[in-house]
Amino acid sequence: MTDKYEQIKLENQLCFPLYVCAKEIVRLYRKPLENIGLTYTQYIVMMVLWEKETLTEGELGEALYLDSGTLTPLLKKLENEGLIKKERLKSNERKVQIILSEKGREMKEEAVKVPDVMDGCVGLCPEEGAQLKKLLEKIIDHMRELV
Amino acid sequence: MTDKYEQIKLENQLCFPLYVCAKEIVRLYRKPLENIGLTYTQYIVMMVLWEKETLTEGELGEALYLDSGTLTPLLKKLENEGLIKKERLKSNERKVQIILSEKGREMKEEAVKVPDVMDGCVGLCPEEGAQLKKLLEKIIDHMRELV
DNA sequence: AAGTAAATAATTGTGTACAATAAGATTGTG
DNA sequence: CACAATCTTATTGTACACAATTATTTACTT
Repeated sequence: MTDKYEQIKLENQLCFPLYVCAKEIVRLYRKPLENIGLTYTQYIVMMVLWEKETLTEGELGEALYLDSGTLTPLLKKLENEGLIKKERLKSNERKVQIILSEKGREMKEEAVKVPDVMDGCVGLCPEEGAQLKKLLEKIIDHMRELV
Repeated sequence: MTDKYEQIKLENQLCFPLYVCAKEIVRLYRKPLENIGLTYTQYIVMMVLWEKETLTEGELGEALYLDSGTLTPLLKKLENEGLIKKERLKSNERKVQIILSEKGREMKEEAVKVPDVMDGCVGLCPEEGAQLKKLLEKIIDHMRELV
């Protein structure tokens, strides 16, 4: 029979490879993103803005699973860089509108090259990639229910 | 035809769900681990020690994909807690031997309960879990080649 | 044996992450 | 209207995570 310590062995954990994998991929993003002047977290913020142009800090946090403790200082940096603007919403002064600036929009042209550089570093075929993505999204959906 | 911005949309990224999934699962570990007095990173360090009893800081870093900048202060904390001991290796004074203490060994009895608490929060069936684990390990192996 | 290179851990600096709390605006209720 | 509850962002404190650098020890080379 299996001993009771079997499940706290590192090799039997699901979370550990998940943790390592995410960490190492984000680390590989570092160089190509450095070339355009972003960190990974800043990159995903910009990705949302390149698509939506504008949204509130709260909506951004919901989309990226980040709270104000992370977003507020990060958005301050992006604002200092001139990539975004922040404005209190006239209709509701509690909310802060995040707006893509012209400079931020221009950065999109540089950013389109990043996925090309990153392609291939994962080493999965498209089917495996799709499969992985589906499994991850299933976990995320399930965890969202737990709240 | 697909426009050139298609691949920098958040929803088409593989890294993003990976990043969110790892982050959120580690966050869910917080409470159960807090009960035994560990953070997630400290937990995986202890997991290695519960299995090996002793190894060098370098070997630990290799096993966990962590560098000295992360490990050195973390190990200092675990030492202050009395969970481990640190000793310069006699045969090679550059290396530091990390040794599980009696108190650290006792913690293992509490820790065996953690995976039970975490089970079910992922929401995948065993087959899907195994499949996911395999895909993640394939990526990790592939990235290791890149160095 | 001397001097250089390599290995190993520690330190420094920057940037997340998040829980807990605070501050300010808005909404709801008596 | 008063005022409590709620919403939203900002702040504080703790803990990673890693690149770059430093300090110390060991190995190598001549």
